[in-house]
Amino acid sequence: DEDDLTCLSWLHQRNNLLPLQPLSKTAPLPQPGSLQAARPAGSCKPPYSFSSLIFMAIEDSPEKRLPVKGIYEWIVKNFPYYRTASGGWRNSVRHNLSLSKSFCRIQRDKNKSTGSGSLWCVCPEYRSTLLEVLRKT
DNA sequence: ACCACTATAAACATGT
DNA sequence: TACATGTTTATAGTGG
Repeated sequence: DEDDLTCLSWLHQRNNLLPLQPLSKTAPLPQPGSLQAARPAGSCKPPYSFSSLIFMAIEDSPEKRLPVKGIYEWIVKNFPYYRTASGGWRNSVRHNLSLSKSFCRIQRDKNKSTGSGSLWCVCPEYRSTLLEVLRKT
């Protein structure tokens, strides 16, 4: 569907822009003469919910499905904040996958035997909702 | 005040 | 056995 292509390219644009704009939440004022005016890119938590992060990860995958490990890797790669963040967020990702109606688990086929766990995908009936949430973020 | 959503932690089970 | 993956319950914050 061409709708898919539109959404994907749109996602990639966001991915390129957002890590550079942490969205001043606590608004740390750059003190004149302060040595800490500029913070590292990954020091601020991204404004996306775990649902959105998972959604983006899956949408960005070629086959629209990822194992848990793949979701971890996408998040770390696109949002360096999670590279150094303590591991609790992985728990939250799994928690969200299990609890959210937006995602569904599918058994891994006879593909590669190296498969660890299942693959996760976006339930089609919730895809538009997730897109809408993302658009407003 | 209530409710939906979110984040976080943790107990627990199951699989590799 | 250790670790990854899932499921579930509990608790707290936020915002409509």
